[in-house]
Amino acid sequence: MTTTIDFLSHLNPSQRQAVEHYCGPLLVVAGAGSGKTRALTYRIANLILKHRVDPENILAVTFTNKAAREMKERIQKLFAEQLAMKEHGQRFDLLTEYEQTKLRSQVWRTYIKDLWCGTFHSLFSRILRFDIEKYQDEKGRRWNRNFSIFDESDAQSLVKEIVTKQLNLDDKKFEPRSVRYAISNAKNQGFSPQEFEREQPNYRGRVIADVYSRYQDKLAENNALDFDDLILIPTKLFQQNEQVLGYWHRKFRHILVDEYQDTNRTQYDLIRLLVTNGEDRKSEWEWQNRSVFVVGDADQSIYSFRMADFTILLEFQNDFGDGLPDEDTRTMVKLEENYRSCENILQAANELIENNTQRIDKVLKPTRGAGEQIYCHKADDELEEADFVIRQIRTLEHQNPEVNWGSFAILYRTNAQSRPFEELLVKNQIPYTVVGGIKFYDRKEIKDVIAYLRAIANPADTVSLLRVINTPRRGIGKATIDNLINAAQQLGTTLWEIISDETSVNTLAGRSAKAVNNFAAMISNYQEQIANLPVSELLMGLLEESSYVQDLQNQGTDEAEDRIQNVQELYNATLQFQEENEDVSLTAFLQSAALSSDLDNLKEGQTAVSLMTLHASKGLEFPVVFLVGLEQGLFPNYRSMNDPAALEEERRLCYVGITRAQERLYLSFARERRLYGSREPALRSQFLDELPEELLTTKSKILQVYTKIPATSNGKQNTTQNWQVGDKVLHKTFGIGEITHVFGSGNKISVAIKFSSLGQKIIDPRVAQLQKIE
DNA sequence: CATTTTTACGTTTTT
DNA sequence: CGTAAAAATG
Repeated sequence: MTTTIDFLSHLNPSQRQAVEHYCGPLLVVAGAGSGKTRALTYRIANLILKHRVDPENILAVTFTNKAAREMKERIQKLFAEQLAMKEHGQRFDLLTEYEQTKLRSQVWRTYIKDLWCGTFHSLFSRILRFDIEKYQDEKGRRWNRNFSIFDESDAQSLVKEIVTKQLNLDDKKFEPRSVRYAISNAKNQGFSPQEFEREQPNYRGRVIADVYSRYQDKLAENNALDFDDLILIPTKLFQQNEQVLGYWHRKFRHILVDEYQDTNRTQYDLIRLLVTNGEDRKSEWEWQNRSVFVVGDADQSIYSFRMADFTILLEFQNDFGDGLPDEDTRTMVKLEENYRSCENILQAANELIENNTQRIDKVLKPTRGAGEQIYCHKADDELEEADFVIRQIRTLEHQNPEVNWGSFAILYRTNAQSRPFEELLVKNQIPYTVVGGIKFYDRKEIKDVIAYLRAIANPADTVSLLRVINTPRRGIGKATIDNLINAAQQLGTTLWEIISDETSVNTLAGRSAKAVNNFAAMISNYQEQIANLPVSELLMGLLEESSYVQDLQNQGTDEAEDRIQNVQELYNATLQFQEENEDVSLTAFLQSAALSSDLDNLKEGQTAVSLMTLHASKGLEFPVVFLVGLEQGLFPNYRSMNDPAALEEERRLCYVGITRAQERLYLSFARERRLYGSREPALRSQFLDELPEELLTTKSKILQVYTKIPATSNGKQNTTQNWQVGDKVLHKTFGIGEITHVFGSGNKISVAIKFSSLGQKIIDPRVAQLQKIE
């Protein structure tokens, strides 16, 4: 294949530097809309094409499964285009459909299939399928490769059981939710129960450490892991077993991490171990044919509640890089040109985020026209707010042929805010999708069916077994189940060992013995067939034999009808899974089910209005964005208002929301909002007051013709002007100030200006109306 | 034992 | 207000 790769010509100099990076560490500071996904995909393609890196030696970590899938698709497309030119001398889209399909599958086999691309959770649970049997924790707990992945509600039930049943503690004082949260945080920082106790040497700390330890016992008994273990256990395994670490270290010569600002301590440890092979001395690190390439933006760090720590990103230069100042470093690139949003939107975002103290100075530089003003709406209450938004949507859609329902997004702080919008959208017959909220795999019927599959794949999974042993009703009551559990405990075996033994059941289960034996026979029958039956057929047989669907049909309610539909969809999901994946084993399916999120199902090019939380909107973009519920206490959330660091995170969240918008941005707040039934007065969010006033409009002259704004030609009048340290300048909003620093030059210039009233600000002189004064 | 009625309790954000 | 767990009833 040729080494001249024409796709490099589509990049700006910084992007190009990132894409062409080969060995060693590189931090890419990528502002919103600066083309970081492009940089990532092109770099992977470049590694393979130009540097002849074998795809199986590349590890690419993304934040969601959807991002992983998209990345693979984009790389596949790049290769397909290259190959089309080379083998057919023609552009890919001019080939016949047959040739396209053939080429696509060829590309998939040679380049994409062996690439390790996914979330931390999916990648490392895959690694655990290989190596978990070599692991033993500090208390000697062990797991095998068929481990179940417990979701948040499974985890919380375990904690609740320990707190109330085992330790007889007051679950008001030790709320399962907050205890579980503390345990999760401990795991995300790499603490074992003992280490946690050392960190918090008080009564509460001791109790939680005890619960944590018992919780691990329970997980091990069930041969199960929670989300956090999927990261923590590989880390501990790598630390205790250098052969295992060595193997993966040699395999993953090129590591890429997207959204690096949202990694936590354990994830960082994992990356560091893989890169350095556990060698602490920097001088010993071997960078030949090896790289670590991370992309992130501290201003978009919004997951600290999940123990994400953006100082990890800020520290990259010292950890892996050359640690040199920005001007001299060879291990950092900043992508600041924004290709997404109009200038007004960017300026608002820039000014908002400058209220934060903890950040890398970085300004989003516009490449597009000024665009419309930002419209701020003051609503009477949440119903009127929704009414305003839907009216705008209808009008804009009506007036502009190039706009479809998919051009709009409604973003809010909490999931609960979606309701009034949904109701009005339904009333207006506007198609919409709510991203997040109740996840598909969280529905009762889906959890039931998945529990059947988990019990089959992992007989030790007592939690799943108990969930389905009497679902649908088989006349196996609480008393018999307690009997069986007791026996298992006495003998120190799993519940399954008892249930699957006919003689034991006959003595223990009394009248229900027959039902239990039938149930056990069904499960063990499928266990034997795991290897022969595809997941879809196994599921089909199971649904039939357990009469799960039959039972729903007998209920005859609308709700039951819905559930049957969902079960049908799960069956479709197994079919799709089998088509798309190499490994189609039951455990692989269960893994993907456990780790899939609702976000992953958001389809591109969908012609429906999108509703989602600000968190869910990260990485997406829309021509028109409505950012709603901008009220003190809601956004910023009241829990964050007394904590400066938390408040800064809320501000970053707002920044993320603003930077989703391409052409138009609407902000709104309500004077009064329903909270738990009662009406509460509300105040406008402080974030609104942090935005530049001249960019906002509150008049309703907004319903003008909506047109795409063309990109500006390179540079504006101010570009050529020479700015020097010491210059006195007049800024349209900030008043008189003095230039203290000049960064970059030409069309990458930005200046720091000290204003007497407002302190120091970094400004792009091409964006701001800046005048030199004598 | 299973269904219905009552009560309490809650909202950040999610892999 | 709406949901989910707890309690009460047939």
